[in-house]
Amino acid sequence: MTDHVALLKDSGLKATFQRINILETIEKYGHITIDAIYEEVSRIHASLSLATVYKNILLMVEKKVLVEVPVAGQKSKYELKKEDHIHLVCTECGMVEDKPLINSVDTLIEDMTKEEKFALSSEQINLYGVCRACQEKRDQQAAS
Amino acid sequence: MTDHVALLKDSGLKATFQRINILETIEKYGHITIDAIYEEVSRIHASLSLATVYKNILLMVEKKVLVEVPVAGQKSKYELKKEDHIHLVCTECGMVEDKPLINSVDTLIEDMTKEEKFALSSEQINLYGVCRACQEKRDQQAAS
DNA sequence: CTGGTTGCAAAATTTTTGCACTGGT
DNA sequence: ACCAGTGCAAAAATTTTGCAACCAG
Repeated sequence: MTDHVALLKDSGLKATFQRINILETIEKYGHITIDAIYEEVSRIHASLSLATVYKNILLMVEKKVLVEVPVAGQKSKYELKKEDHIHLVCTECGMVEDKPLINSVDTLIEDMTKEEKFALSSEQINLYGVCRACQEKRDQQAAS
Repeated sequence: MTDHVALLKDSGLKATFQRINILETIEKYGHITIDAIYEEVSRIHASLSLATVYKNILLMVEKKVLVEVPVAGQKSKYELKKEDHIHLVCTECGMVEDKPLINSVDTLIEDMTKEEKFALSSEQINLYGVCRACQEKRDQQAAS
């Protein structure tokens, strides 16, 4: 049993041919849009429906198997869930590359500009969580 | 002449009633989606066209007056261009809040979890720039 | 004046939905 | 065999486009 099959089963999802191939394609490319997944998987499974890809991506994001990577000026891409890392986004070709978060965020950003492998122009940092107001709303509901 | 009029003119754009009101709405809300801008500005200018909002947002992003803030699980929001900062995104209500980048990124993330005002669940860091391959492509074209 | 901008309507694109059929477990 | 999952086609939602009328500079 492959990793992907196990991953799906652990998340309470059936290991269908479509899902396994969607996961393999995402792993192969690292970050990929929904329509690109459709094109790629269609090659080996011509009857695949785009609606199936949509439904599965949504579901797998919900189940935390996948993570949506929203990118300014591009359609969202999807990646397998993994440890925290940084995305380098090329504003010319659209490429997204992972950069492991070995040291601190700040160190990485500095390194980036020094090494000059990547001509940095801007950064976007999003922290996701539950805001104070929504936490209080939760507590009230729990108490009632 | 208001700030917004100056901002538009400096960017080579005509200061139309529509554009000024779009900018005012964005400033008022901080971060807002295109359809929400349309709703808001329509109140004082009923004949506004949604297409005009789309065209202007696109144009103003291109002219670097606005910045697109892509958010996982939501439609992109737009903000006025300003100094670097972090976005706190509430996964319950969708709210986006700015957090100034006074110290380091790492310090801020730590503070966030300690203060517990915001229940952090995940982070997304995108660095935008030009990748090595695209830089070389540029250099070649410059040389020829 | 006049070229950039708007509003409208239509087109294109993207995403969602309902439902009969299929396939994993 | 059961029910989650698929594929299809249609609907809904979102974004883009072309063009005549308009208005800021």
